[in-house]
Amino acid sequence: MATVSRVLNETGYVHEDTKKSVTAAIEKLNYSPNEVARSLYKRKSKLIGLLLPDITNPFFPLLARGVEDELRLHDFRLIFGNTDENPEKEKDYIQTFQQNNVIGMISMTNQLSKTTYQDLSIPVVFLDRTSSSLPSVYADGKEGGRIAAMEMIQRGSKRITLIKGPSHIQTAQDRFQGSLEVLSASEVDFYVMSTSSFSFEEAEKWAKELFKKYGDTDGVIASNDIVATAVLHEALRLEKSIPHDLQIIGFDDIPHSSLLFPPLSTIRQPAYEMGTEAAKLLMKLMKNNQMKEKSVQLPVMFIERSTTRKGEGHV
Amino acid sequence: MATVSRVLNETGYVHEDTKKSVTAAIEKLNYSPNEVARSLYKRKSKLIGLLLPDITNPFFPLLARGVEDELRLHDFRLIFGNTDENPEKEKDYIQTFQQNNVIGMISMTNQLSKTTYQDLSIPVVFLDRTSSSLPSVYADGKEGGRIAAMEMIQRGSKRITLIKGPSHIQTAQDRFQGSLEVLSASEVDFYVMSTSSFSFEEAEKWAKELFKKYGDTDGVIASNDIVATAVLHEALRLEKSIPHDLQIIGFDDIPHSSLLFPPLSTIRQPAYEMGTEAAKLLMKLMKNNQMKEKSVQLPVMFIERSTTRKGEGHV
DNA sequence: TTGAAAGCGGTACCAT
DNA sequence: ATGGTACCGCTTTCAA
Repeated sequence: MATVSRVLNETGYVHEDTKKSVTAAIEKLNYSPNEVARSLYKRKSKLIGLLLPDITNPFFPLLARGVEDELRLHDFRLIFGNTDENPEKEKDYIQTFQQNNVIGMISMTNQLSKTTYQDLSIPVVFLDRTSSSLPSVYADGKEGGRIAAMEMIQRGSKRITLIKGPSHIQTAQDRFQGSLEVLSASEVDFYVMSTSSFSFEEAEKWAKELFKKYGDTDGVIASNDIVATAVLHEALRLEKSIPHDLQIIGFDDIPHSSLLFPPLSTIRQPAYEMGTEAAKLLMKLMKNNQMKEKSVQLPVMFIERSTTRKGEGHV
Repeated sequence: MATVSRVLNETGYVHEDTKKSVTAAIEKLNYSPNEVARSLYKRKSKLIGLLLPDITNPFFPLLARGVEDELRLHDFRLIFGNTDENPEKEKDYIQTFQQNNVIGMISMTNQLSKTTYQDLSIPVVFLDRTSSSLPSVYADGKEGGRIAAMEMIQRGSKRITLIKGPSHIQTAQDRFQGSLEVLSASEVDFYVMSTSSFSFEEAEKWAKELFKKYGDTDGVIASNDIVATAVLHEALRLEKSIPHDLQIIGFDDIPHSSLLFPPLSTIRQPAYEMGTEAAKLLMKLMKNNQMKEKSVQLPVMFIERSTTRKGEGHV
């Protein structure tokens, strides 16, 4: 038994012949080692916990896929849970993850008492969430906001509406700040509309309200692609010509956005890559827990599609 | 230790007083049992394997969510993997699932050698996949096909195009057969277009080809919502008036469909419910493996949105 | 009613 | 180079 273990793990001395016979036996019996027993003895498994708000929200599947693909390369497996931004669920999952000896976690939850994660003995990487003190992977939302505003201005909008996302979502605030910075320094008029969620239904109401209050706006910077979609809907319903009368820029570049008609111009977050980066960072942390806590920020980019006009000579 | 186990599992005799003190200690130490050790001893965990082709495909998240929510109620956790319809990945995942003592599996993979699942010692339920012999949960695709054709005819299309999905996807064939049945028995002209995948890019090509070959078609029954979206795009590009010149009906009712403009009429599969049903069926099988293998078929329904005309007096 | 002990399937140490 | 053995943390049986 000990010998089998040695050949399996390629550790210690094993005579070439016995090794062969063991390998043959393994083959014949179609044997594969019990990970649970391993995990029990070693006090760590090949399992990693993945927490996300809601897999049904189109922004998350790509992130999750990135995480999975990268971890799979190194034989890790994922246990996952939807938290619905509910701290109870979150704690609950974290607990069962630990009970199952996960050796690391990737969390995409937004608002959490640090305490929940503080006294964990395993490394955690936060995804799509800015944090100075904890390891995290996120896109440069502020720069994204700047780009959106610059593109909008450059492409000729003069009366811009800036939709400010939920205040408890840090990434939404970053985008907002970035856009605000550029808009403030520019010569255009602009109007800020505060919203409190990313849901499509809510967004539809705000969109109606927006055009009622500020009917001559000729450019909308939405807080994300779902909100942008709602704005686009309402604009189409009002028979505005897009992008002639009104330009719209979204945020995220969820798969849905390119399927709209007209296809949505947006600021892309490299979601898949964010997932793979989070996985890589986590694996580094697992190898070297002393590593000074490092975050990785990924660049965003403007995706020109059909809700913006052709630029008037790019910079 | 044995006593602790007894109070934890509420099994065997424990004096009321000791029980109290144990509970108190558990509370104080913030103790929670090691699931791995349990799993090793009992040879079964609280883990369930979930296999799906690609979480990035908008049809699957809702299914997965249904599965998770239902299983969570009974304290099961999910290990999941994307298979990309790749038999190697699939086998690989199944193996590691077993190594981790999962007590059941839910698989949404389409084409698989039964052999892969045949000699598994744990129950498996197939989701979104018709099977007479294995436990499975699926929507009534054939009826869906019939409904789509009936609605299309009833709402006045005379020259209908029926898009036939990939031949290796059973559910796609069911839909096709259903529509074909109704169309054949009707007085309308129709044209069948065979396609070999569900990808949007491919679908865009077919859509172009479709209108080139059969430009005066006034109704398209697409093989799913993604394909319908591509058709809609092309129609809009050709400046057809929807639904006046052309009606379109999709399949699935993925979240994206209601966000299109005009919103897509489609045949809804109750994805979330399919997920919960699969979970329920699996739990039944886990309790009673002798249960004669049972499948559950869920009804589909027509979702009237804006790519179909108002009915001319409903039946 | 409680605790001692064996065993789940591996790994790692130690003696041979 | 190999096998015996203790141990990982829990559950279950058995004896006290």
